[in-house]
Amino acid sequence: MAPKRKVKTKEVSPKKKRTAPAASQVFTRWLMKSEPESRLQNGVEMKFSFDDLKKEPDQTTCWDGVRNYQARNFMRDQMKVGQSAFFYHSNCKDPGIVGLIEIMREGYVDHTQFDKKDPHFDPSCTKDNPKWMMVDVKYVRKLKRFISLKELKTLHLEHKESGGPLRSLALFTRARLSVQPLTTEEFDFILSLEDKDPEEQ
DNA sequence: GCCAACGTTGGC
DNA sequence: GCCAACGTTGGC
Repeated sequence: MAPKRKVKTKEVSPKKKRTAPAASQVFTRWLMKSEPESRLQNGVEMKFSFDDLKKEPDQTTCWDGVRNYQARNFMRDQMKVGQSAFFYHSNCKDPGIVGLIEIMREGYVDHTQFDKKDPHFDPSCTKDNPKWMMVDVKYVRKLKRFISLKELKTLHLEHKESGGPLRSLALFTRARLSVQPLTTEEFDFILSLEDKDPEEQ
């Protein structure tokens, strides 16, 4: 008698719950990049400066167009209403931190993924199976002075030697992330720079 | 699951 | 406008 072939009863494991991976560290402060200078993308003009945010109704906007999983996960899993973020100008003549914003609404579906005319249209997404999320943010205030990427870079390099607060700032360790997490130590230190003369550093 | 090819980001 | 760094894709 032929040995009974053991029918592989594939363990019908309950569908893996799509839970957020246990975050190794919980962040409550953020840096969000936006391009303040005009640029064409798929024939659509892209530009959103800190002043543009100030001009929005209620000085609030949805942060659409993020198409990076890490950044999406931060918005989906960790950003909470009331948290603070820096508004950073990227891909421009003068990159750096210009102001403060506040999270006004937690992660929800980014509608631009379904919009064929949007430069961030993603044909792999359906309404039943959206991929991308966004949050709402509100203008809080300009910093007392502009804190340039250059200044932050200098401090980062110093702090790598000394073990200072900006030793592992995401702006340099994960440079391409458009939504970056900051520790409160990093956030508070950067914020304290606005009261200092940049020449004295 | 590796990794080459490719695309994008963003400083310079 | 260049290009290094790095994230994504897809063949194998």
